[in-house]
Amino acid sequence: MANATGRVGQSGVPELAPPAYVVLGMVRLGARSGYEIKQTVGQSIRFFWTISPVQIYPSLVQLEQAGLIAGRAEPQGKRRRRTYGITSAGERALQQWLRRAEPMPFELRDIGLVKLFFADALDPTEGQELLSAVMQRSEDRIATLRAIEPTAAAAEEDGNIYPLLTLRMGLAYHQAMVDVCQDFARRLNVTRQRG
Amino acid sequence: MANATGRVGQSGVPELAPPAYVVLGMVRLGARSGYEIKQTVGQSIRFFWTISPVQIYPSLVQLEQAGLIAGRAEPQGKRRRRTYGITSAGERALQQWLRRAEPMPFELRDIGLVKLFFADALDPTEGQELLSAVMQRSEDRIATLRAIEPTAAAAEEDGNIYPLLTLRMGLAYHQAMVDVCQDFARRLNVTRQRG
DNA sequence: GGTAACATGTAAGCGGTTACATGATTAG
DNA sequence: CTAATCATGTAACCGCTTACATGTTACC
Repeated sequence: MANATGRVGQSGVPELAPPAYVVLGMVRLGARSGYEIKQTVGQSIRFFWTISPVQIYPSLVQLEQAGLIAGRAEPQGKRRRRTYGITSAGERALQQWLRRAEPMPFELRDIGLVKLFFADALDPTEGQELLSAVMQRSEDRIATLRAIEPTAAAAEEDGNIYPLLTLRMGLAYHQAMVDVCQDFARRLNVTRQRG
Repeated sequence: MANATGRVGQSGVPELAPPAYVVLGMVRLGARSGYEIKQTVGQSIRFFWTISPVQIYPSLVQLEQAGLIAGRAEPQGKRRRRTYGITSAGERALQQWLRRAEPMPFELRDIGLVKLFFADALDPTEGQELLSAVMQRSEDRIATLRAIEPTAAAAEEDGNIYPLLTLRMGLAYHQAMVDVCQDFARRLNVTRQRG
């Protein structure tokens, strides 16, 4: 609500919506154009935050107008292209946002878990198939995350240690899911043998 | 897209949107009125799926028209109230949905992880504060989940074993987050002492 | 010479949330 | 007698996604 409405906070820093801060943060990490931001997001935060080109380009305009990033036309041949760098005001604005004590809700929207929650409506065998599907899903995600691990490790070499942390969190999350699934499947089998 | 548009699938079962199936599943688990569904959701799947009264009541109407639930007026005094029970057609429709092999995307939207991802923009101390905040958040969530564990355990006694599974997944998820945070914090301290 | 990738947008629609509205009943 | 809970909705809004549009450059 108090977002990107042209309002200005008490410190003189314009209030921006999360997408704008994401773009700002990505520019700081070295993503130069809107396109590069899109690519970088796809290799990093897309597992806990999504943003599409439709949000990126207006955000870049807004951030430049606010003086938080500085852009210049840098066409490659006849292909238009605008590149950006963060300003010192932008650094400060990003830091302020990061420091801001505000609720940080994690909103999970997982139809797989919903189905699993209702799985007692199925035959035991079918329930276990659903369990396998959910487990497989996490295993796939782990593979995807492992594939981008080198990128995060490279960022760490450059002094950005937190991208690797959030990646590890993703891995831990899905590993935990797999573990719980396996444990549950094992117990199901034991029960079946006894009963 | 192929959702609640009045269209009918090849098996004669009307295609419903996820919210309707959630309502259907909750009725099956014994939530009788729209209000009870809301309560039950708040005690169970709300950690990976949300649904508001605004979605629940129209879904109930739709499900009853489709013959998947049967409702009857059951006012308490002068307070109007409509209660529902699942029909055999409803059972079949729910099972079909659960069996349906369709993509099950887990969409996570976590501004906390986004902030943590960008935390290299902060001083080391401030970064660690952010880390603490994210960790605290998961610890709080663990406490909340523990509080509803008895409910899920009771459901298990009644033959519904999957609610407890999804609850354990939530616990495992957040415990994994806490573990990764603690490990990272420990390593940060080691680095600081050395450097 | 065609396909994939680079690069930046517009327009429409949808699912979902927020705010609001209404009224009855129970507990303190 | 007041607040919380029970119970069911309507109306407006909004962030985001999807589909579409457009042109360039690199690669096979």
